[in-house]
Amino acid sequence: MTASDVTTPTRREELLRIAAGLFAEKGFKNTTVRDIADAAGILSGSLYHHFDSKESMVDEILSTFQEELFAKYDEVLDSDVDARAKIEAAVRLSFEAIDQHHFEVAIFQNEADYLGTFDRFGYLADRNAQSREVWMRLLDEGVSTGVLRHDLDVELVYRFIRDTVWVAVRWYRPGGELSHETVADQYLAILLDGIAKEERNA
Amino acid sequence: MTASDVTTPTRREELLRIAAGLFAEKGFKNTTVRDIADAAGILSGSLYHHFDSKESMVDEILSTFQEELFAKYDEVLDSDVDARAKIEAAVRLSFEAIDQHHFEVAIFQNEADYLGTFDRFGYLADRNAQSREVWMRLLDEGVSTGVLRHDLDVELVYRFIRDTVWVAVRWYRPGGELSHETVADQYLAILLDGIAKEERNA
DNA sequence: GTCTATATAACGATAGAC
DNA sequence: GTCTATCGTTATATAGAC
Repeated sequence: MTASDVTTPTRREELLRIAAGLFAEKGFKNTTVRDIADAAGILSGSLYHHFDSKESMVDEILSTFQEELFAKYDEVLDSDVDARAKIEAAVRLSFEAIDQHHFEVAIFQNEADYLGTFDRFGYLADRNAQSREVWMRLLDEGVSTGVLRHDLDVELVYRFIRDTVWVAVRWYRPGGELSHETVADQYLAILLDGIAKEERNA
Repeated sequence: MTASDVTTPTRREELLRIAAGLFAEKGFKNTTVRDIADAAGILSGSLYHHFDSKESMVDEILSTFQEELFAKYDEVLDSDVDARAKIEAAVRLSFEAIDQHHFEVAIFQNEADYLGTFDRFGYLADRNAQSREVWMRLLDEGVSTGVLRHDLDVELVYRFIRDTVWVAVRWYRPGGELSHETVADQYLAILLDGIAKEERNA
């Protein structure tokens, strides 16, 4: 990797970025190779000089992103802080990803179920299982060390966290009024302490 | 409406149900009229005796469902209980809809953005605005009557509630181990009181 | 790296017989 | 209410020239 890899994207990377934007906005099935070519200012046939197929494009977009994301989760897991701090870090990390890899998160959220039915996208299910492992470990550690309530179904808590964090990609807009840090702060306030005013009667 | 309307669905209703299941499972764009016809045991051309187009099918599925759903929200709004009880009722109502109108909720969740770009589906955006009105009124009432915290961004609280409730359609399975009441209980426990053990330092 | 031109398949939808 | 037959369009993808 040279300096130009960071500053000047290759034509391949440019095209992938254009495709990612369209996949995120209109959906994979709903985006034609002609749409991508039009947006890139070339003809549809020319795309096949760079990629095998439309599937190859979304494959490269998603696999690259997931590799990067899970490396960061592993850092959180290995960090030397208590369970609550790790949970906060994992949540903040996710909202940061929604900000900085908006297209990729949107595509994953909207298309993972459909794409997962094909063999070549089997890694999506693997990554899903891996993500569940990360969160369940964090939550179990939180309950056993006494920083989290013990009267909740941990599996359901995991699903609620996962869903609420990632589905924010539907309305969060990078560069908009709300920063991803603000959203993470508010979400953690709700998740950890609730919205009710009364002290809980546990 | 006669008794047979309840016990024996018309052929039209049968076909709509089959289409709804496919739209929910594979997506609207990804479901072909041939898929629907195959599942119904007829040929694709025969479908056009019952419906104008594929769009008409999903239109009828969604508009019928939304009409029913919003009538129930209005009942909650008009009920004579405090804000917290109304919020709980609205949440329970939503999980009940995920249980009893699973296909319709799934289609709405997955396809509303795309379908909303067409004129004939303009009512989807209207219903979305209407839903926001319902929730914002409930949350504002909760804050002003002192049953909810006042240090949170109400708009964000609304988004988190909306997202987390409806996105559960992705994993909730009617007739499975978890009842929709159980899911609602757990979700309300998290939403209202949080998952942390410590008393909040507000 | 892009263009011209086109193969090939799948799609939504229609017309008229039964 | 369904079938037979098919139209017109759009989609992904390919081959070879430039």
